[in-house]
Amino acid sequence: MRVPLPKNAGPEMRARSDAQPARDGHRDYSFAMPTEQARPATIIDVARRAGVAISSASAALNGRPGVSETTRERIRSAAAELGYMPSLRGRSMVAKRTFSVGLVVQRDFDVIESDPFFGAFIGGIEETLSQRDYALSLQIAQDETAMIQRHLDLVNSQRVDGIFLNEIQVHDPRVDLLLERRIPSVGTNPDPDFPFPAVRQDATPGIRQLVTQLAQLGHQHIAHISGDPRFIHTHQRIRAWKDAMAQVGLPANMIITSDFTAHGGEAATTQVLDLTPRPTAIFCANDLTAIGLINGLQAAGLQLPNDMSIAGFDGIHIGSYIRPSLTTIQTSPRAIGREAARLLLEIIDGTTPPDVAIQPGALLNRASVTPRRTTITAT
Amino acid sequence: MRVPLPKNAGPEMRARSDAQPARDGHRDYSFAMPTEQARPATIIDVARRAGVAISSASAALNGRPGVSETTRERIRSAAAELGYMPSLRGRSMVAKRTFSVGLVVQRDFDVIESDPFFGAFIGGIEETLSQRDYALSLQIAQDETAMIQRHLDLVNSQRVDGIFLNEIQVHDPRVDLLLERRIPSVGTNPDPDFPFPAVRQDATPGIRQLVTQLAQLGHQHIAHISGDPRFIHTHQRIRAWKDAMAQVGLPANMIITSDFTAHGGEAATTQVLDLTPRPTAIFCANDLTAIGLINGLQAAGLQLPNDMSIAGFDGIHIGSYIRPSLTTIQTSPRAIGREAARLLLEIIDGTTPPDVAIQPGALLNRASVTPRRTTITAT
DNA sequence: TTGAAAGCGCTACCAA
DNA sequence: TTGGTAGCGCTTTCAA
Repeated sequence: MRVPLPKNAGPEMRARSDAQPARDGHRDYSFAMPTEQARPATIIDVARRAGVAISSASAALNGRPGVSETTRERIRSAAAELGYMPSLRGRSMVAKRTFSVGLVVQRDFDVIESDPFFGAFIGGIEETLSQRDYALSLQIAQDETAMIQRHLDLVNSQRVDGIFLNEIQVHDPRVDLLLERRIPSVGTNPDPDFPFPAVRQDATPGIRQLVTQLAQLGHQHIAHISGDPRFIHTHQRIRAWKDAMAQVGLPANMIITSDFTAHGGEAATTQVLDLTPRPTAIFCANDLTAIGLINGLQAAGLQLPNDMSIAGFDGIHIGSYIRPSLTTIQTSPRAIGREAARLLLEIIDGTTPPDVAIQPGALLNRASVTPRRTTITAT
Repeated sequence: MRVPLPKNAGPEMRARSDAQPARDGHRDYSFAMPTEQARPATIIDVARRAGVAISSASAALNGRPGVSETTRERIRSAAAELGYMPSLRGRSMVAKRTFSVGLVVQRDFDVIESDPFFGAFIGGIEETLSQRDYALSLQIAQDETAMIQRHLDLVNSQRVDGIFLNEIQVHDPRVDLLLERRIPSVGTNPDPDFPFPAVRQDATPGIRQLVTQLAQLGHQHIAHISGDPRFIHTHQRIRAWKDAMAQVGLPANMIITSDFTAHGGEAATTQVLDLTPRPTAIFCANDLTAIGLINGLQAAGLQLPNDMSIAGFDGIHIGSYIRPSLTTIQTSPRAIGREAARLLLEIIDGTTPPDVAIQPGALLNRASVTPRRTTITAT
């Protein structure tokens, strides 16, 4: 896989980096310091240059009272000349904060590419954090064991001041851990009894809108392809679908379990075609599932949307580029991320902010949903 | 947008967080400490509990010599009983490291969702970092100004030990900055004269493969829709395309500038249709562009792939779910991320590792490329 | 208004 | 083999 280029290959071909033993989380710093960096100016340098005490420099630069305006100005210019900026390490030490928050995404490295929620959610988080000089520490875990371990490490080593709980599971082991350690945390779309502040975007209205419309279009057999039952939001969407079906007087008895991936949606094709009576419309738990299913159905020879109406959930960009373009429910991952970060920072600041509800996602009509074909009706 | 839920809304409705003034990067810590957390055990607690000196505890836990096996064991169990784990803050202070590395992605918050490189690249980075107790500090900048600022902040506040330079620009202002400050950095697919160690995946072989095949299929008018000219990899792909065209004896004179987005690809439709002679095949700078173009062409009434062959670059997952499924060149963002992180950690450790070349991406044939239609030939 | 000094948690050095 | 201590960069407290 890797082919070292000749370029820098010199006699210093490093010995296999055995400078870092440690199996138990402890490290050895006996190795040489990192490549000679230009030593950044410290507050001591500033104080010396301005001819004042360190404490005065600190007070002056932080806008604290107790420094005359003239000395403050002298200190300021000394700092400017030295290009001084306080070291986060020093601040962290005394503030007992790291000024960063953590997000652990549990996803297979190979699947993460195609996950659109991810990017927008993080974008929203950053939107808030960047205004507060906080940084996001992002971790990716392959499986559940690794995910718990990453949270443990995050908490134990005090690497972050707070944690985002996304894609919450039915009995989420992270919650107890964070609760017990009293780690500031915020959840997205959790159950009602969630112990931390949370940001929610209700799936119910959008799904009701969709199901109502499908019923109005003449569909009577509407199936649901659900997501991984491990997650809370899987059940939230199932429930919303069932409620909506009941509301329009249709039986909600056709449900197929999948896993939120395009591959899973494609794999569900056979089960969909085996359903009796064959549904004329399918509500998929997310857009990727819908995209996979559309592919599978087309490969099986169905003409979409005429032979079957398909709807997704999420409103990812790519949905408008497939054929038929995907009818879906538009969610707001960016807004969720933005608000979640805002709440988390408030919790870190010691307050207990109220939950936030994001405007529910609305139905986004495109081409994959059409009236039920009357020809098929005559079964 | 946000509707506070009644749930926790109590009298403590926080005053608008004015505890954090600061315009100039300095902070005020006079506010109350974060919500009472269970104070984590420190090494002092461990030493006291084991009845030894702090230095002995440190030596014992870090596997340093100079501690008898019995006391080492006593210290170990004391640490275990207390659930002790060294604080990253303390370690950072003395090690002069933060044990995290930085990546700043410049992307509009709204566009980031659909960027597939992003996720896989980060997945690869994490793959390496997680083995070394390093964390990734991810930042997102909306525009170039913000991106430079984030790098400056990262460097000045010493928030990270090293930085990834991705999507390198033609005259990338970050390079000088990082070079001057001697910040450990690693680049992905930079120019040959790039001053830091780099990971490269050559685009040339895949593009040559594609162009050769197109020529063999009878295509004589092959256009290229390029990416944002600001980026190095845009020019790398243009050059590879030109070289490949020359090699098969075709003129490389039809090039349309776009921006790597699906929207941009769609917008390029008119220009493509206006080209004379009309090309029978298009090589797009990336898959998203190709997907957008395919949509635009279909909307304009073309039958794909018969009326025009389209190829992309990247090999994103979703390419197999559009119609016609996308012929592309499969790149390896995850491997690039993995190797880039490996290099970066080596640089941080003080070595100067040789560049790494990833196996070039190969042509991935799907349905969007077909032989030139002879009917169209007779123009 | 200014300055000296303690202390955050840890590692490293040196003396006992 | 042990323990005491300096010091990383910063904020904060207390005296001058």
